[in-house]
Amino acid sequence: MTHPPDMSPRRTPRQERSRRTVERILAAATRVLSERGYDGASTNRIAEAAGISNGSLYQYFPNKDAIVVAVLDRFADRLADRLGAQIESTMAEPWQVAGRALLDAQIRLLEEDADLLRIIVEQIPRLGPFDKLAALQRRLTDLVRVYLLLNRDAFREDLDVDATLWILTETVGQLSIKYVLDRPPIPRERMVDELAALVVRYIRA
Amino acid sequence: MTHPPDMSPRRTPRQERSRRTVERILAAATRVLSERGYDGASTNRIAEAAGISNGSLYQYFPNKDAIVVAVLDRFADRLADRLGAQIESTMAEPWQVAGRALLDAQIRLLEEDADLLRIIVEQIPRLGPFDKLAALQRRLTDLVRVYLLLNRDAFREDLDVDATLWILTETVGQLSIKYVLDRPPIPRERMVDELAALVVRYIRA
Amino acid sequence: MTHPPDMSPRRTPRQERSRRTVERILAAATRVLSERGYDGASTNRIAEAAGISNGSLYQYFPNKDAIVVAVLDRFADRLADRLGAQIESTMAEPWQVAGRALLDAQIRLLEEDADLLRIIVEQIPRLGPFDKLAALQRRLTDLVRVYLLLNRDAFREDLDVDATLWILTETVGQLSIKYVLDRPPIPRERMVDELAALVVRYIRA
Amino acid sequence: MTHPPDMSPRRTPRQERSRRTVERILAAATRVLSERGYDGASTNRIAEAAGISNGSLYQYFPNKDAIVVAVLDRFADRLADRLGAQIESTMAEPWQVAGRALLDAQIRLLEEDADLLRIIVEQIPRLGPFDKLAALQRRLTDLVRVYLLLNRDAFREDLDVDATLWILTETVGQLSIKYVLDRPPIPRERMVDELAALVVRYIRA
DNA sequence: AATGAATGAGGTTTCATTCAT
DNA sequence: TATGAATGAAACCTCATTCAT
Repeated sequence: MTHPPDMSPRRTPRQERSRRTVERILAAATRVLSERGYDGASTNRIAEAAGISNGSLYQYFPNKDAIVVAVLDRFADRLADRLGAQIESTMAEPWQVAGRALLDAQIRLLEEDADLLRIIVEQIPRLGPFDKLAALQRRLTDLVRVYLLLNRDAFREDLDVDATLWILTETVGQLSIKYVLDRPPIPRERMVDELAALVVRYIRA
Repeated sequence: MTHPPDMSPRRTPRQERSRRTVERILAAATRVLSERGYDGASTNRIAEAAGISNGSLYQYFPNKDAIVVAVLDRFADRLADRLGAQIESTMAEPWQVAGRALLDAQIRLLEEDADLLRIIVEQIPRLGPFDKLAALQRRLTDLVRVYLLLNRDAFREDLDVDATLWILTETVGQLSIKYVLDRPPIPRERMVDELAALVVRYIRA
Repeated sequence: MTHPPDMSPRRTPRQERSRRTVERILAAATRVLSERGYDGASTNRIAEAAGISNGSLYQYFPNKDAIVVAVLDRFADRLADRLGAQIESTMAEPWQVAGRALLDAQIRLLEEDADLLRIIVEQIPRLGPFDKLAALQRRLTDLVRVYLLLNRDAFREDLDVDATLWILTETVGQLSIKYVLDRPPIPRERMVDELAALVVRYIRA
Repeated sequence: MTHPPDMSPRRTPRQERSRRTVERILAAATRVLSERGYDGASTNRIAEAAGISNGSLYQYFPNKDAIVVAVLDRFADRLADRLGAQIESTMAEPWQVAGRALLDAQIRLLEEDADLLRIIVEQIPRLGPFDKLAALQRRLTDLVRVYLLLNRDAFREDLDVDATLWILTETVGQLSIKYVLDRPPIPRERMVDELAALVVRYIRA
């Protein structure tokens, strides 16, 4: 029975210099991961790409997977921030408009980091639950839940809310990712329309 | 430009003993893969699990990936065979019935090999395209295409057939897999109903 | 068409410690090669003989053959340096004297590294052409060529210069090596005399 | 302290069938050695080339090196037989003529098996003394010794017979081999002439 | 704090040889 | 006697991690 390996950064960077070094490590790790995949991202290569010695990595992270987890967290944070901004900026619109905008934004954002996304989806061995991304998913789910409840009478009355929520979020999430990674010959405009149709037709009365 | 490494079995077993050994290797590899993932499935561990010596693996497979590919092929073949049988047995029914039965069968089959499925989904893309599973996907897609074309007047007239097909097959495929792997608190009956609703409502007029 | 594997040292040692380690690796490799031959010189044995870990070898050399090549290069460099010094120091003498001194020096030098020489002669051609030694051979050939041309009238007039050069250098080279490796019951003084006689009588008018 | 490994054929082939099998093994081993080198000549490949199962090799030879030794012996025997025939057929001629013919024959014979010769010289780790070839060398040496003694007055009187013999045989042997393997741009006729000149000038008064 | 040398377990693969049939 | 399946030691090499400076 072994302890689960420590995945938290080893020291909280207080000083400015340290924080910059952590930043460089994460940026380098992101680059190396995107370009060479999980197996190709050796600690030595990450250190080299970050312009520091391999030994120094271990000043900031207890082991390799902690670095990867930090990269994933950064990715999730960025996504959450930007989707959050999007939500805020269209919250006032009618829900069809807001939803469509959100779909569009999500796909655009994923496209920006398609290389890293591919590695995350295809190569990263599951390193325990991917907390930050799960949190984002929950946040979006809650948002949809609110819409569902607020507009209850616009929808099928036999709706099992939890089942529907799971199906909706997974459908939208998985399809967005697949779309970005597989690049089927469907223009993004059309894709967003279809996704919206899929969702709306599924839940409306 | 180098030859891609040989992935085909090294020797077609003639003797009964050989056939049994190959069986044991594949069974052991399936077990080890399911339990420890791709990286944890070292040739040593597979040999040990199969109760044979390390060197014997290489009597039958040219390298580790060839073993993994054989395991996947077996999985895909099994799936294709049983889905094929399912299709045949309900082809005569109305398409709503046949479709629902197919969804139900697919989820049941995936559930049977959930552990291996998890590895396939989460770790195997590193091996490049997984031909047999892609072929199965194409086969199912073709089936749906025929239904769409035969029943054109029952559906929305603005349907972009190719886009719709891509979305439908990916939705059903990804959601079935996610359902089996994440085990959300939705009974299978309900899940099948919802999936059917999702699909039918998306395409009908 | 694949790249030839990299044979150059992996890291130019900066620190004193590194330099010492490389020295120890090369010394150990020389020893192991001399005693156990190419096939017997496993990387593990070399590392053990050097008193370092297996992995450390690969900090400095990309693969086993690079180590062997480095050993050979060192041998050839040493030989070239010392023969060069010999040449310089007797260049002023009449050519018979200088030639005899060169022969004598060459045999002495080979005798010093007889064990390694045996491995080079008997097992190393597998590594492909041994550049540094070939360069030394060319250098000596050029030297002889100059003597031949300068003293043309002292020699047979039907001399085919290129054929003669090939025969002379190979004769002297092969016989010196054979003498050192087989240790026939001929004193070195005598051997040098006979070699000189062989050469002189062959080319003189 | 281990016994030197057994190098003699395991059973003396009495029956015709066995003898034929041994022949096939040796022919196959010669071919594989010539084409793929010592390291590439695995027992499996030799067995396959001989059209028998790998296990059967060990009915006839105790280990791999015994096979290689047998190949070398066959090569030496063949060379001895044919040089012997050459000697017999020109024994009656004056020695200059006979000697030249012998040189010519030797180079021709080596050229016929140049591929195998290259492997022997460059790759075969020394498997104990190469008895048969040594015997051939001794035989030729004896021949030359007789000539030297019989024609004593035609030669330098300060001749150290043993030293001279060693030098002569090695010179001729090594140069012939080098000539065949390196293919310098010297026609064989010329080469034979030069070799003869080298020898004759060396020993004559 | 930083460096980079050193470690050593573990990975995949080969192949001479043995053994059950 | 012949087969070919099975063996297992040993080869080369990588890389996350530790340690001396």
